[in-house]
Amino acid sequence: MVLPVVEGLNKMTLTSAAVTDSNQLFALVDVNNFYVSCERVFAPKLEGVPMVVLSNNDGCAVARSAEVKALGVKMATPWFKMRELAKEHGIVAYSSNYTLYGDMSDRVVKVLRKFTPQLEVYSIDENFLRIESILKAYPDASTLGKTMRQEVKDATGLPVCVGIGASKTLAKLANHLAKKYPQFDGVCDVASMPKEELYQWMSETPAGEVWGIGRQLAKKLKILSINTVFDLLQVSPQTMRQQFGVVMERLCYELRGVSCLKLEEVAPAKQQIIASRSFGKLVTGLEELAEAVATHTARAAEKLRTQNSVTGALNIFIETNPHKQHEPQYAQSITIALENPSDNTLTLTDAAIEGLKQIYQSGFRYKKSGVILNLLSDKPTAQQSLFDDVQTRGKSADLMKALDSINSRFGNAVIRSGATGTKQEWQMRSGNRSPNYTTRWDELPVAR
DNA sequence: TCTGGGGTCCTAGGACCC
DNA sequence: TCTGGGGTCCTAGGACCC
Repeated sequence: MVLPVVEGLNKMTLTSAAVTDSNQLFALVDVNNFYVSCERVFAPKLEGVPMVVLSNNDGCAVARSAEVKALGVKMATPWFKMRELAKEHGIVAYSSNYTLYGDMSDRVVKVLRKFTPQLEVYSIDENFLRIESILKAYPDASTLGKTMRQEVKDATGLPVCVGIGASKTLAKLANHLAKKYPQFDGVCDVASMPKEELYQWMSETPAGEVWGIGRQLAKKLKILSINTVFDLLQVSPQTMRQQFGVVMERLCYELRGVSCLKLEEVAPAKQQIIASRSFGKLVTGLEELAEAVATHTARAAEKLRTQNSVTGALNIFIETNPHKQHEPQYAQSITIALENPSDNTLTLTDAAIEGLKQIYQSGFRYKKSGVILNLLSDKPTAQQSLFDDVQTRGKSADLMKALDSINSRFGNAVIRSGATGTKQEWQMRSGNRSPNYTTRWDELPVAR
């Protein structure tokens, strides 16, 4: 099967039409080997020493220094599997210290916010910035990038790379190039790079490196002979939508410099809180599981209260070790709805234990347990009053139009049946009968 | 009573990210 | 013997309702 290529869409037409037509400019600032770099700030003697930071229970490597990456150690490699290699090369292992990393992350954000308030904290070690409005103070975007790099280094001791592009996806790609190829010296701006050069880099970069293309999609793309980013750039987004859905279409537009993903300056309210852990050794008894579930619930409830929210339903899950396929496998979860939304540890724990009893089976050796809280998000008052109007006055065209516009502003809202609010809110109001939950992502910017 | 179409509800599961 | 812990979004398909 071969994908049809859009009529006349080749390197030449792309040059003239697609890649630049946007006045938006994104920078992605990403700390190199974040956890490792944090540890090194406080133990400079570790500089140049091959090292990893380990997950909970010291199970597997969640961060690797450049030296360890060079030895071919992959992300999430279990420590026991690299013992030999570690001995051979003197790899040092640290247990993770998330409090420290969170604090260092905040410091980086603080430095970057001085450049612009248009900043999105994307993850603990990555920040997106909109930079087109602050460019005029610098000779070019790369200089701005270098300045950011230097200031973060001076203020925190952490090394960062900066990727710049006309969309978030391009900024991500640029960041990847900045990290991988030393000649960029930590800053890569694909927006002002000559097209021919960009296409050259793209044709040397596997499609699987693109943000949003994971292992499965990369495999499927390969079947269609789409191997590199440049290959992906040449198929039409519409065709890709038919085959892979709206997410892939968006991604294709993003690669062409048509920005579909906005900067999220304020983090949207969380929809769920998860607290889970693997056991250090396998457990069999209900009492032991109950103890763990109670601990998870307490932790989750604590997180819940720090964000001033309540939960209407909680999900409890337990599972055996999927890595031991020769052992009997069991994985089960259950959702318990609360009569009243709550943030009370005792109430939640009672419900969680109740759920656990329902799913527990003796005779298995359990590896992991956890609790997921479904949250009720903040409700925009505009939505509420419109909802009330629809209830009393019916679904007039005007009201529905207003609802539509509100919904497009608040993203995850619901518009069917005159109901508004998030799925969870609706479930609370109406006892688990929810209207169809629609998002507004169908509306894509049209390529100009 | 029969037939039927469209919309809604709900869950599971897959895919991705760090 | 020893294999992380968070999150999000999207889709499909069947039950159900009018």
